Amino acid sequence: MNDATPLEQRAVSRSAEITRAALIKAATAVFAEHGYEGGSVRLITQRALANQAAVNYHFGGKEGLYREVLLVATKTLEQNSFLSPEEVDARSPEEALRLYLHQFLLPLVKRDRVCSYLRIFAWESVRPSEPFNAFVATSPLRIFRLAERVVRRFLPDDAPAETVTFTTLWLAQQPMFFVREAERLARPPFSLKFDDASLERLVDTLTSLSLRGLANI
Amino acid sequence: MNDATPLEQRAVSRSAEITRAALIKAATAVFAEHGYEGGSVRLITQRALANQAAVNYHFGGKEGLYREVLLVATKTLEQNSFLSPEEVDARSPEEALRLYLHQFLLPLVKRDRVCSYLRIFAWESVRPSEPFNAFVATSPLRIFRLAERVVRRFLPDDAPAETVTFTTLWLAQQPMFFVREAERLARPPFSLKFDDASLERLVDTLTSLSLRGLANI
DNA sequence: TTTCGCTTAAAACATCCGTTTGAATTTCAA
DNA sequence: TTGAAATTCAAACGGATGTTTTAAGCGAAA
Repeated sequence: MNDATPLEQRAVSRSAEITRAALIKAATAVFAEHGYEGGSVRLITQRALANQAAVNYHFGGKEGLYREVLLVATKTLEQNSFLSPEEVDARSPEEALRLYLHQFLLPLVKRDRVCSYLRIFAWESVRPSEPFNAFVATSPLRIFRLAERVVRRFLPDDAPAETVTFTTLWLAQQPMFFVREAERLARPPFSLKFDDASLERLVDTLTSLSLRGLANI
Repeated sequence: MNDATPLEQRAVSRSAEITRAALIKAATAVFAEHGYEGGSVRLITQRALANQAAVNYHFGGKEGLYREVLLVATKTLEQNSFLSPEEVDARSPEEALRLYLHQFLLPLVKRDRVCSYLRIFAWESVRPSEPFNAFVATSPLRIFRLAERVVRRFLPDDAPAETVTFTTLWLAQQPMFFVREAERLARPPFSLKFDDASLERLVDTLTSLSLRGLANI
């Protein structure tokens, strides 16, 4: 196994890298669709045009492959984010809030890998898998860190920690809901299809609601 | 099979009813814990102290049993609700909003069957199962109907349908998030344990946020 | 009491799962 | 070119799943 002997220099052939990459790509799609437990190695290797044993050979097993997917997912999400923690503090609270919502609602129209990554996290929010728990135990997810940063721009400095936590969670899950439920919302009775224009309207609505609430609509 | 011959009068012994009820009760717990696909017939029958074949005999299979659970769940949720659509219109918008949030955050402290039912719906919100889709295709879930009713108390009558939908979804999923994530939120780094007092504070916070938004905290 | 249909029971069925095996193949440095 | 390591492959393993089968147990009517 590759992972078991990282100390000595190993010759990694070109085709091996291709197989690894194909497995990760296929695993991302499969885990996004079926979750960790529901995503089978057979389906992954089938889509990657690879042998079943390749998962064990390259990643030490299904769990190792999933860890790799999570690693790529978080890294990509961090890089593709145009909203950094510093950016939050540099802008006005209103702008920061709007940018935050726009950032995490973007997958609604950009149906690419980023959407798959968020779908994996959506699965984990319902039934956290053991690999995922170990993964996020080290550092909290970016979306929560950013949400807390935005929230702190609004709350007074002496706000109770519990209030900060409630409010952060409240804000963090607002865009996650729409991304996770995108497929269901596209069907009746909601029938919400998102394009650039309707995304802007959704960002407007959520920004207004988060900012001034229902009473001031 | 019972379900296959509903027309003619059937003699149903006492133990048969007991087995049926035990299966539904056990299935509710198992499906709430593992979801539809992940909940196994063996585990259900084991907890119900019944034979595996009983599921096929009484319900025609796993899917039939799940349909029965969904039926009981929705009925119970309708009955145990102290907030009816008429109640929403009878109260002030602010009161209606607060009652709505309180209603659907109640499972945080009342860890009974109702909580299991909401957990099942939480599973379905990530990966809707075929039986569930067929089930809700007839009528939208109560929580959405109530949320829309509350939202309409705030929005002007000539508000665009899309805005109403956005706002309804925004409101509906706020309590669902906390109920679904209760177990995770109880662990670090959040460590939120809910009792009657903290539930009241959460209701207060969410009501305030939904009503007046972040800017007026 | 006998009989018949409803109900339960244990076992086996076919299929899927993640993983392991051991040989065949490919790769690359010597 | 050679040989050892890296990689792939088909097959099988042990276990879990939903379902079916076959037989036995049971209650009430004849």
